[in-house]
Amino acid sequence: MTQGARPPRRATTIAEVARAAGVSRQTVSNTLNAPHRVHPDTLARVTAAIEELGYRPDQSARSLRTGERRIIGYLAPVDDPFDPNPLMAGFLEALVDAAGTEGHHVLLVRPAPGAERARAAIDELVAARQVDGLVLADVLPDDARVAHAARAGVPFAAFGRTGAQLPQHWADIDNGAAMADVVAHLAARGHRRIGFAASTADLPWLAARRAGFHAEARRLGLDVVRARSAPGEPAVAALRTLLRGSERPTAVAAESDLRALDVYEAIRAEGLAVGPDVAVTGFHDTPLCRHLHPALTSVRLPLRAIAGALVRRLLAQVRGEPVPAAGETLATELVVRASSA
Amino acid sequence: MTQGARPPRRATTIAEVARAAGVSRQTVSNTLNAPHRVHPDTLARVTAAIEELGYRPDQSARSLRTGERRIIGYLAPVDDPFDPNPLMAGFLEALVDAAGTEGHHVLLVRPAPGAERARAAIDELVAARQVDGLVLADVLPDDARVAHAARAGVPFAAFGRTGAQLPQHWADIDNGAAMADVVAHLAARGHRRIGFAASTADLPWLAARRAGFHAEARRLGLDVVRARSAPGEPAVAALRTLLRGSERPTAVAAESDLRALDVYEAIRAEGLAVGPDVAVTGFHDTPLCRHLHPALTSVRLPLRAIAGALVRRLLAQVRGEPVPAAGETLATELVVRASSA
DNA sequence: CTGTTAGCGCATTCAA
DNA sequence: TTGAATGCGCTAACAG
Repeated sequence: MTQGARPPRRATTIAEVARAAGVSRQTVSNTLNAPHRVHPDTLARVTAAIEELGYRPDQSARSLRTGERRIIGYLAPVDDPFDPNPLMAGFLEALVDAAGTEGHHVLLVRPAPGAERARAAIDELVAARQVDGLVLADVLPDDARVAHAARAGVPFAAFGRTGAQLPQHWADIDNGAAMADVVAHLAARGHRRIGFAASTADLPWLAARRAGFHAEARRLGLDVVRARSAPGEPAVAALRTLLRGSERPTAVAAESDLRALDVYEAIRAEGLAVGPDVAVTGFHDTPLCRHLHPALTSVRLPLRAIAGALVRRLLAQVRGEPVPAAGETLATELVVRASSA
Repeated sequence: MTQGARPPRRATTIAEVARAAGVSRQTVSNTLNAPHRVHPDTLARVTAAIEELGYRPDQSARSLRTGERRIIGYLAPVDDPFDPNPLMAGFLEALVDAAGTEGHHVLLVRPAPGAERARAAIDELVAARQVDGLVLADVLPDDARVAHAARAGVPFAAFGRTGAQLPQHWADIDNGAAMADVVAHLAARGHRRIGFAASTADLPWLAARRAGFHAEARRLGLDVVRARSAPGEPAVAALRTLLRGSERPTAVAAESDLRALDVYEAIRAEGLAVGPDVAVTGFHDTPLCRHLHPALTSVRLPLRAIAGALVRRLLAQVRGEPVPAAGETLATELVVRASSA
């Protein structure tokens, strides 16, 4: 048993509305795009007809005429499925909402891996005029996507800092300051010897967190206990070594929530209690934090504010409005839970 | 210091390509849309010109002419940020890839909460002709979105089963069979007394998992240990009660990976070891599973296959091709890890 | 096999 | 304030 598609009900056009309201097509157009130029009575009549017929301008026709697509392209980073970017889901939601507020939709683009494919994807979008601009996430200082978007003349805004020589259409958090908040929080709780659970990944945001951690610890005169992990040693084993030393830290800050899982495990394996014996903090404030036992203190990212800033900057460019030449840094929030209370 | 938008480089049009190649616009169009109708020599010349000028058809113009938008709308479920749908991110990636294979992009739509708003969002998309069809996720048997999409005549495909009285354009996993796999796996490992960690949420997929669990346990003659949790009692407390009983289960299946975290905690709190003392399994195979200690056995969903099936069914409708009237059920895969090995 | 004509639905001229 | 004409870029029909 099969069934074909339903007959595509022809949608109402501006002409039908005009006829129904007894006006010209132009007046209908004005009713929608320049209501102040229409006589109140006419306006009411036309509005009623629009409502009645469920008329909405065909976005393709409108785009063809105006050049506005009312769509923002989101160039998604290609995630490692084993260590997904925890921002992806939450940031996307925030982005969709922020765009929606401005009457725009979000189009998802996921180029195949490689800078070349990313460039091709951008060229496709631009040449086919499918989007008004781009939002880029996980931007590196020397990002091929940013360079190419700038060269191609596509308006864009980036989550993450671009290099000094590139256009400064970005918004980001201050990773160093966020980590300093964590250290200050631990110091205020009386911790004097603290450790840091980091990966070896060479990413700018992780480097900034490490730097912020060490700078603030130094400023506050705290002892930083360093893990001496053998090359290739599993993360948990290295952390256990850290905890077994004669100068065991009373708190460990992790560079991410997922890494905090390793810290939890190491602490338990050493027969200690997370919280009372060793405080732990994470980064990202993923939903996981609330589900852990004890619940994990973490750094919450202002995803809605970031998305809002990016959309604002992007659309300002699209509309030819002046855009601040410098990037924008937004404040994080430390969410204290039982793991460090 | 401010800077305006870059001058929007006028994109190449079909006329420019035609002039460059010394042919008519129509021949350029044919080169792209019906190459077999063009003489090989001409084809080569036109293709070269297209390449040279970086020409891509303006999608708005093409859409206006053909009615094809080459965009699929994804009506995202509105997630509870505290308990996010773990499918969201992974499924979206799979959907974008599947759509891309068919030359389509994915447009994200996130209506405000409430059936009324979802209906309005669908009407907007349809009236503005922004998408060729819809993919709906987290579909309930009696889903307002499905009913409305069907009524509005928009082609759609749903991740999740629709009610029998609704059009059967869906793909889904067999939650009951997946859970039966889990039980069979535990039985094969020698477990004879098993428990189930469930929420009280009344969602069809969860109900199916519960039913599958009990049916298979009965079939294999296993003892099912039920938790007798007081109303309002925290999940972990209830699980500890379960583990403290005289007939302690040697394995506990959780309805989701996040819930397995509670099981882990309860087992540890009772001084037992996850794995050796009590085996644990999850559901969804989120990235979390690999990061837990011990790593969590879980049910992997065939997200790419589901996305592929949905896109195929959706585009078949769009193109007026026959579509199987029944839904499609895809097989899950049990990923065995240390928590139950 | 290739060129010409026409019109998709809209917003922006210009004219009344 | 309203109406009539024009063309955005493309492809489907038809003509050559």
